[in-house]
Amino acid sequence: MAQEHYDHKKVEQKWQDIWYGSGAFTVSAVPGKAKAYILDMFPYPSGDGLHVGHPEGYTASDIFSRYLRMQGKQVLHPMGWDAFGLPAENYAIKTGTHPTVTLKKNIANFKRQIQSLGFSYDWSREVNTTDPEYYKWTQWIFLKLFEHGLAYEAEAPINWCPKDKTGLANEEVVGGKCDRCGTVVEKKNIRQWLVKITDAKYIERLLNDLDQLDWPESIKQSQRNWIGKSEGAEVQFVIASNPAVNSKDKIAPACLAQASAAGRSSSRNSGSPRNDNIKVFTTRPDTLFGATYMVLSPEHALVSQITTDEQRKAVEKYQKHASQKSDLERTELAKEKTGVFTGAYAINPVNNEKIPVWIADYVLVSYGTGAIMAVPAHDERDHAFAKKFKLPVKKVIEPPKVMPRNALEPVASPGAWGHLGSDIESECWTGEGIMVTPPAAPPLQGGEGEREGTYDGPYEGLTSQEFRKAIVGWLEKTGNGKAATNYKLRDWVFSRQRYWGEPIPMVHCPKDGIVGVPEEQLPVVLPDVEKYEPTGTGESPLAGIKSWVNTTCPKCGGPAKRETNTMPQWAGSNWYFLRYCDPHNAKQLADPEKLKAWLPVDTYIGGAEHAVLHLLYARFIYKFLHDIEVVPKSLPDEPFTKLINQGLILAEDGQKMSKSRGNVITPDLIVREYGADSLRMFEMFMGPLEDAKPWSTRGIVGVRRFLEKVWQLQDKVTPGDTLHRETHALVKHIGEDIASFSLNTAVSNFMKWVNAATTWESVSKKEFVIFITLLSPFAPHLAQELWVQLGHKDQVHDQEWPSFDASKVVAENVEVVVQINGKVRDKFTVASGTRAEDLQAKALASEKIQHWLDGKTPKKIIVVKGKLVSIVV
RNA sequence: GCCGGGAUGGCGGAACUGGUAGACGCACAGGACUCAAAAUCCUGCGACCGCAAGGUCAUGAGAGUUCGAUUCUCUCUCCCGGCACCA
Repeated sequence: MAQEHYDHKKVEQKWQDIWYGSGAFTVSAVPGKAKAYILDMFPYPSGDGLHVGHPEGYTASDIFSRYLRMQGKQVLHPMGWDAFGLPAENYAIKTGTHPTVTLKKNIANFKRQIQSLGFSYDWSREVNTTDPEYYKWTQWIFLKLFEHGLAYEAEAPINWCPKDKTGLANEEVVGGKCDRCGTVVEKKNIRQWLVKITDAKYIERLLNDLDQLDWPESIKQSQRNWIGKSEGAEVQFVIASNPAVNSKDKIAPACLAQASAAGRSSSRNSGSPRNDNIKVFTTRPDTLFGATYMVLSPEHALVSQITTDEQRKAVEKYQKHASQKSDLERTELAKEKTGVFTGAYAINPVNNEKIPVWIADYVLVSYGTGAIMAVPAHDERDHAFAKKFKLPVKKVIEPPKVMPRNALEPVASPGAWGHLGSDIESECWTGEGIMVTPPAAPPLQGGEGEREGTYDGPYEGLTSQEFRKAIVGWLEKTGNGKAATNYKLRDWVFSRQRYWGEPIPMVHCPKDGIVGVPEEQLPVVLPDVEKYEPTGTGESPLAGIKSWVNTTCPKCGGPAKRETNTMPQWAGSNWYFLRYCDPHNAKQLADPEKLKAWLPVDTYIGGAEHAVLHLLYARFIYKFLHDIEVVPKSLPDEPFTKLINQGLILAEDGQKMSKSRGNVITPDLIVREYGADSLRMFEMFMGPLEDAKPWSTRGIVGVRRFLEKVWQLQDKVTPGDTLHRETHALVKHIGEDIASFSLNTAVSNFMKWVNAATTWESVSKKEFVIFITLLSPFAPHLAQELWVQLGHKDQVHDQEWPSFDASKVVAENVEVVVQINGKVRDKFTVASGTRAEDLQAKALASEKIQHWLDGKTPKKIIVVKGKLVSIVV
């Protein structure tokens, strides 16, 4: 049966028709059978279709899924569509085409492309986030969050993209610009829905549980950064002055309470609760004695209350100016510090020192308490500010000694500190060190009990770490402060003023306030609109549909209005992996028994761009659903046990593939020219899965040649069941490579075997069958075709994974090298079991070695069995 | 600035727990087949010296540990990713 060239087009089409026509990869949980859940991040079905980057992760997960099935596991390996979001909506605005129409087309195209690669997805479980039967449960989750106090409405300054005319989550703002369109983001005060991801019940778990996950360190680190935990103390500074008091007056502590009280009653916030002190958050309470001024953020609630009349004009001007700056201007562009004195003073509780209170936009209202104590000697930002406004700098920590160059030379005297920080006027030491006495504080004048209540515990000579503990203890004991923790993570802005998203299932009733839509009325279906344009007023296009907006209150039956904001794209994607377990359930999000059968996701493969967005939200929502026992308690508290990020496939020029650069490679083209199996194998062969690597259309011919050689190998197959050593070794290596996702070396190992096999007299049918079986996860079409050519009627992907004889893997002979002083001087081949003594004897008997030894006696001889003899002279 | 990850031929990359650096593939060069081309096959392919045998150097740079270092330790340079006026 002399073989023609391998016709990939014919063969691939034939098997795909059979597989997808018969539902070859559908699974249903069989009790008692070991399971694996292998998940790909589902794509957004864009109009451009797949590019070669998509199949990289999909191929890896497909190989792994097929391998596990052949190992006897039942494998859940689903695919679906994350179809809400801006591109389809923007296209609708441009063309008037309803997003569902566009998406239907896009999804059909994506599915065709994905199926053209022969992936073993269970298509009976396909989900689509824009299907009302799906988003019914996205809305249901929102109602549950609301019921548990984790979703709330607030008038909040949010990131607003003026081009997309929508609010954005912090995570969607990159470098002060809109993640989607690059427009500089503005601050806008709009009524918003927020989800309380910072809730005490979750934030520490989101942080700590990362430790147990088998995820790339970089992703875990990104999430830790984003959560941004810092530990320190909250300290209260009493306001020493108010608009009614001349700021130059020195006020005795005894008078303070009265003075503040007077200030408060005369303030405009007379109705608000008592508030006559400034709370600050600091990670360095050990520097409290070095505080020489304070800074409030311009938006801080106390500013108008404490500002003196002389300063009021300047302060208000500064506030107005600051409010007009975008975040970008406030941070990256603003290198120079700005600020204004309020005229007020505050008392440092540790030493009763009176220090001025400023406002400056380098202090953010959204972090900590929106106010800081400034320690210019030990904080670079405070230092820059103090320099500019000529505020005093007070050193309280001496940097540690700088190690002498020669470690043996002792530091001569205690005074021999390193030069760092010795000139505190120009330098600033932010590290740890030894506490030193600060310059004497200007004593507060006044009655008896002077300096009463100031810190008088151990101080000088302590390390800053020791003192930090001591001072926090003192703050707590005296009620001047307490240990505190702060996080950078903000609550999750969960509303978008756009059309193409899940309607938030809430009703605004004049009598009852905010009322959730009852569960039995879900889904709240997204109505058709005439115009998709955002209104730009902060309301979504849905607000224009009176017949939809006007509804009745589920509580009192009176007239009420629907919430017109929609959910962000992350809403549908943060729980889709649960739905795959039970995708057609009309009664519940998913049957708990089915969740138990499949969860957790054992291996999750996708791009690193979702490091903090999708992956943090999904963890949070999963933990919530786990807490309220929608996800059974017996399951772990984390949804994705192992995470793998496939690296970016760059264009041939080493740059990112993009339409605008015109360097995009589409899988369609490659599949047509070289076949799906070639594309699959080549993408695995290019390099480690996690690494970024440039595409090479030239390079793909290597794997195409390999497949052709495999095809031609049929001619060599003879009946019989003898296995070459290489075949045993191949079974071992391929199994190890797949298990460790080292798929590039797996392809190399296949190639090596074929190179060897072409030199053999013949290939036994048994070993060719083994080879085809091993190859089938990588090149399923070719493998299946060869499988039937060999006389089988069934499917190679249903076969058992081959086993091997470990004793047959080792080569009979090994090459041993002889080194003299670490340099290879001779080599010889011996039987692999040769004893160490014999190796040594053989090495010393070598003429070459004797020549190199040149009569010298070896000082030492090291023998590694089967490897080398190392001689030291 | 802080955190994380990297750096190996012309290119993509390989190297088990410290043991022959460059597997496998691409590109390239020479040869075979052919009227010719494609395809295919064979040979070579880190650098330097040498006709060769062989030798010397070589895994971003510099040190250290070791009989032996791409692998372990320290210092530095550069590249990629994340965070960043977060107190």
